[in-house]
Amino acid sequence: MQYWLMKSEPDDVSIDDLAAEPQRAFPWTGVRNYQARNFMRDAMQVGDLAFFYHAGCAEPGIAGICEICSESYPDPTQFVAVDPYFDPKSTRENPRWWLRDVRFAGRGRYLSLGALRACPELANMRLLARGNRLSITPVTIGEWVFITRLLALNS
DNA sequence: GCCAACGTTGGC
DNA sequence: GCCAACGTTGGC
Repeated sequence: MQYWLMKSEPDDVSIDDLAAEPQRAFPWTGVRNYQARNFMRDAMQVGDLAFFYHAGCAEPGIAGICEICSESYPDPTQFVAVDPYFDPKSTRENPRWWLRDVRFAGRGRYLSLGALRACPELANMRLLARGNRLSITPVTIGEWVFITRLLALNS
């Protein structure tokens, strides 16, 4: 069991979208970074939990929790010529980009980036590291427990 | 919209 | 394998 943090732009997919259809598996499309891809393709396991982070919005922060609910498979958007995530160098025989499905797993208080930065317990969190842009990052068990308490969730 | 930081590309 | 140029991320 491992823990993760996954960034999404809420204008694209938000925690509200997941919560509205809690049984639905949402494919995590659009990751075009090799490190993040490797986390999804190789490191994640079905049943892992992730903080669902809202990025690129007025108040970025942790909005809830989702569960990894599929094995990895090729991101279909890489093959679609009109898709913004189209990758002409990828082929169906040898896909570059892999993803997993996630589904809603809970939510609590909204924890803004500022609130997270204010916690000395999270000083070493990957999300908060200077210059971090990675859209998927591992979360330590200590960080997970601390933050879920802040969310006022049991998980 | 700005810009710092980072990742990728491609010439050499 | 180096590195300059370029593109992207994402907070502000």
